[in-house]
Amino acid sequence: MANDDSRPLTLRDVSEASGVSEMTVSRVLRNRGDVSQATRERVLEAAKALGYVPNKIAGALASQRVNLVAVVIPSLRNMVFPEVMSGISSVLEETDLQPIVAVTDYLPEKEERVLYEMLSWRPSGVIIAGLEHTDAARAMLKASGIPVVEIMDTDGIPIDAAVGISHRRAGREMAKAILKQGYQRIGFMGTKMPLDHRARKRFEGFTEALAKAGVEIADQEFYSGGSALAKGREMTRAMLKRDPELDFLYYSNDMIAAGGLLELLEQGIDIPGQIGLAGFNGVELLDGLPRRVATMDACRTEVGRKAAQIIADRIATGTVEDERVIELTPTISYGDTLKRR
Amino acid sequence: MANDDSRPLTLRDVSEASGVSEMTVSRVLRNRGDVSQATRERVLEAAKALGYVPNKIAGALASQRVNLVAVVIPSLRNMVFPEVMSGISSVLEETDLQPIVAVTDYLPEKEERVLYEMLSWRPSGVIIAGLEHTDAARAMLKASGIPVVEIMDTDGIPIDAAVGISHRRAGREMAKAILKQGYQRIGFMGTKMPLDHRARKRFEGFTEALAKAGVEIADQEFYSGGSALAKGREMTRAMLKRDPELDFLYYSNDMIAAGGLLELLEQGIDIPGQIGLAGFNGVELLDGLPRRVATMDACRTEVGRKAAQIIADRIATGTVEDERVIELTPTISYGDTLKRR
DNA sequence: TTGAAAGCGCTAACAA
DNA sequence: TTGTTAGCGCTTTCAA
Repeated sequence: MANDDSRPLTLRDVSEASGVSEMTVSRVLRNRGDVSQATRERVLEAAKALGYVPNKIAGALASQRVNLVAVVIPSLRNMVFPEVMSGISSVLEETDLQPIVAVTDYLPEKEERVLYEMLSWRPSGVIIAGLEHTDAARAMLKASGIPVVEIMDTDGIPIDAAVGISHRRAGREMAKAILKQGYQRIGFMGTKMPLDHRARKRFEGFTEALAKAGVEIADQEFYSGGSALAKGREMTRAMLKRDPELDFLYYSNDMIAAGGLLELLEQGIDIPGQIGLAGFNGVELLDGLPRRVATMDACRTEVGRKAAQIIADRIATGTVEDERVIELTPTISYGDTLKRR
Repeated sequence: MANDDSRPLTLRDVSEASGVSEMTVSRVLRNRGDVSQATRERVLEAAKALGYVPNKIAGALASQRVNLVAVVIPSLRNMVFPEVMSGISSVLEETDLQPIVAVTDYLPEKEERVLYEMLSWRPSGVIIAGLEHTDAARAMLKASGIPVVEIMDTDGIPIDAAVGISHRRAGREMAKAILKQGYQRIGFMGTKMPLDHRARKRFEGFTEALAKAGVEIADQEFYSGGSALAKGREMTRAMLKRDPELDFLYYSNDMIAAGGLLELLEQGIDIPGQIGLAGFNGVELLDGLPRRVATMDACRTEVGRKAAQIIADRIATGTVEDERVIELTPTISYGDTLKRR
């Protein structure tokens, strides 16, 4: 199986073992060009017997084509991103493209660094979360000459193309829905991260729509770190203690909303009569809770799918699509916690 | 910024722009060898002005070294794996190695396929979940000649090295702890996946330890798909209906255990007096629940860290460590749901 | 401290 | 249908 000196096997080894030229071996292994059935079988047999694994490094250099799509996201621990990845993978699996993931931890400098690393592998396309990047990162992406799809957000100008939702609009819509149900004294809880632009935009849209109706956030609190569920409980308890008159709580994500729900239920508070609740994301988790929390779907899998499709199409056709920005429309699930009292 | 024909920039472009040989430019960009301060600055300036991004494909081919570590895991949607990734990243970030992830969806054939893809990039090491692989996959890994660390499980013979816990032992320990607290009529709920070998081994260890004490599982149920939390609720409700005399419920993961907890609380059942509960994994999520569910930590971050450390050390020193198998010892958290009644 | 030459393992392009 | 030649963009090695 192994060769004498344990040097990795090359095309040449297969060529010698099968008595066929390197070029023909290469053709067989890539299913390219016309190769006779007999030759093909001889080559395949030899390759398998030797345990040959092609060297894509060399192949990519020679062909000037790399079947990799770089995916740059803030984190894997927020379930949102694995779901986006699912969408991306499901589309790319139909092609010969492969996603490679890098994580930025919500740090712009780290984003710049990992982007540089990824681009130095000369991928065929980039899918990157958000519209906010350092100047250097934007410059790199522009100069790369490959398709770049910014995902999850459409509030801004994309470098090349974008797929996502408008978080500002999402915040506004939720505010309108809450007001429409008659809630008036509204508290907000969310992550502290100043670099989570999408959460920030939702918050901005939310307060903006409230302001338009003459309503102001009654109380707000931000957290960082720890178990989101536990934080949701804690913050909710603290906020209700500060202001027992609150009649609605809006959370920047479903996990802390779930924590808030458990806290309110434990306190025996009437939901949604006395207090209403809403989160954001539409996570599957919520299905198992005692009440279905009101939320808004961020269309995560769909975003991944559409982004991957753009890249795949561009590479396949060599042309650029008309619509550079695809804004998906999230819908509100009212669940059991956002209802006329 | 961009060059005439939008061909990607090469070392040669930087060489011409700075008036220094390609070789010296290369040295500067890699911080290698002795280069005068003046030359270094000229080169760096030219590279930055042009927006040059090195081509790792060419670099890797020339140097025969690829700073990639392939990580092959079943899924990203099970929070266990992102946590393992965190451990891996935290160690590799201290080196010049970079993880690249591939997902198998618990399918052996897909594992084989993605492994082949990864190995064709000639990574410097492989971290792969589990000890069960197809023959072809094992052969590839053996023939690759690079360090291979199998993670999450130590019940079996590794190809090269392994870091994880013994799931059989984990199952046994939990069974012993439950029996010791006086519980006797025990139900089990878990995933249906026949390919989740670790869950299977825990179950086997669990029933084995019960048998030794003359106890048999009173009821069991397996699920697949859907929200784990919701499934936990449903299965728990169904099982209690079938056998209201059950005094303990053991779940194969914390998510369904949490669902079970919520169901029991809603039914007003005394926990742990009437019924005790335990899950597996020690997920952060549990912190926010009304009761802390008994569980067992799978040492996920630590597993990732240790595995990455093995790879990094092998590459740095060129030697192989003595201990090929590192078995970590999970500890039981009794929480509020596993206590003498 | 710098440069020139020779390849890394493969594939594009052309020839037979 | 198969083979030959000439690189891909870098780094290694050796010479200056």
